[in-house]
Amino acid sequence: MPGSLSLLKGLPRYDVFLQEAKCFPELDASACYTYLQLLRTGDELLALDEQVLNSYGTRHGRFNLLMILLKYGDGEATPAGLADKTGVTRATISGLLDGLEKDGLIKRKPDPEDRRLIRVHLTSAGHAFLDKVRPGYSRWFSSIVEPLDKEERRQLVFLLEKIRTRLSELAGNGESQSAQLS
Amino acid sequence: MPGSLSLLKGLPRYDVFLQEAKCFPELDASACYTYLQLLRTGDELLALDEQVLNSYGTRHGRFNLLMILLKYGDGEATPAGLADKTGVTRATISGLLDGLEKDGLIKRKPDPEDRRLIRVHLTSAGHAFLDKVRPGYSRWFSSIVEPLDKEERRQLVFLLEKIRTRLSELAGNGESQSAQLS
DNA sequence: ACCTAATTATTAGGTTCCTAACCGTTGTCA
DNA sequence: TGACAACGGTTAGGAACCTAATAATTAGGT
Repeated sequence: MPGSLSLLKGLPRYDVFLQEAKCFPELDASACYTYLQLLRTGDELLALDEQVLNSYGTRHGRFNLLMILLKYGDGEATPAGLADKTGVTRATISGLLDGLEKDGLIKRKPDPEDRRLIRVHLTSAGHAFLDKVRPGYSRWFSSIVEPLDKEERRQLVFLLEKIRTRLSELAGNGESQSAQLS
Repeated sequence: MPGSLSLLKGLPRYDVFLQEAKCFPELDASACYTYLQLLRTGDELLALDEQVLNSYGTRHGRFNLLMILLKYGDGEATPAGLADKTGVTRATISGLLDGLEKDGLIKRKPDPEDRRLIRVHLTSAGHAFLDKVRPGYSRWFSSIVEPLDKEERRQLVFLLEKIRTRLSELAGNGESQSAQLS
């Protein structure tokens, strides 16, 4: 029932930043341009992906959660485990599970052995929902990379892998180094 | 005063999806893998970028807004114009301006000629804030693309441009085509 | 001139995320 | 055994986004 969609008006978002490259004379313009292109592509892709999911009446968070539940054996999943896998906090998982349970896609059951634990089950409605969404979702994302040939895809994955490696190097000490300014 | 930061725990978010490639036998696994790599890189980059901004006590939305205000001549910016440039709704701009004004970084003044309009000004505190943040922010994003040499950056920009072109082709009719499932 | 339509900014209400604080349960170790 | 830390899930409150509705102002058409 969330219904249709916004028309994705918001894409000139980074144009200003791209012009801005020359405002950072202290560094290589190609670095600035590349970074901004990366950020912008990521942002647009995420936005459109979210929109596709919206057209199926779901969202990123919920869809991720359902997909991850699919990988678990039935009744193995706990909220804390889901938080780890999805990368959101346990509090967020609580909220997502509330929504999913209200819609009948999942069910919470207490663990018989450890009374702190909750076991999360995908209902048959949940399975049916995923079966309904996945074909279209597959088609959507294959259409995104369709303009790239096999070699280009290989290159892109390689380059992104390099960036991601860098990202994870910086993840741990991100604040300590960025806090030193000027 | 929002203070330090979260420690960016949440990056294994897409591992499950990547394993999932073989669950979509109906399509090319390289398409699936490339798409997921793209989504994941974008997501991680956005998350880390947000975290860097957090370490300066600001956020994506607010920082973008301030940077865009910097490009405007003083007193040319209106909320509606800012909404266009940033890609968020006017309602969101209202909220962001509320926060920024409360912190003394911008100021709203009525337009003398058209009483519907509000003119948004960067205060001297706003300028000072940007001057404080920009050097570190530049250093941050140049460190991200640093592992790529000049030719690799050129390639990456080229490939991302292809993706973005595709994205904008699909943006208009996203829902009509994705709504047909199976 | 006047009624209507378009435009501006804002508010109201909803969603998804966060952090922080809470409470109950389990494990540990004197 | 009994205090107490650690852990699991939830709740409360806040931020950034959205859509839809609102109030005030300007522009257009006859």
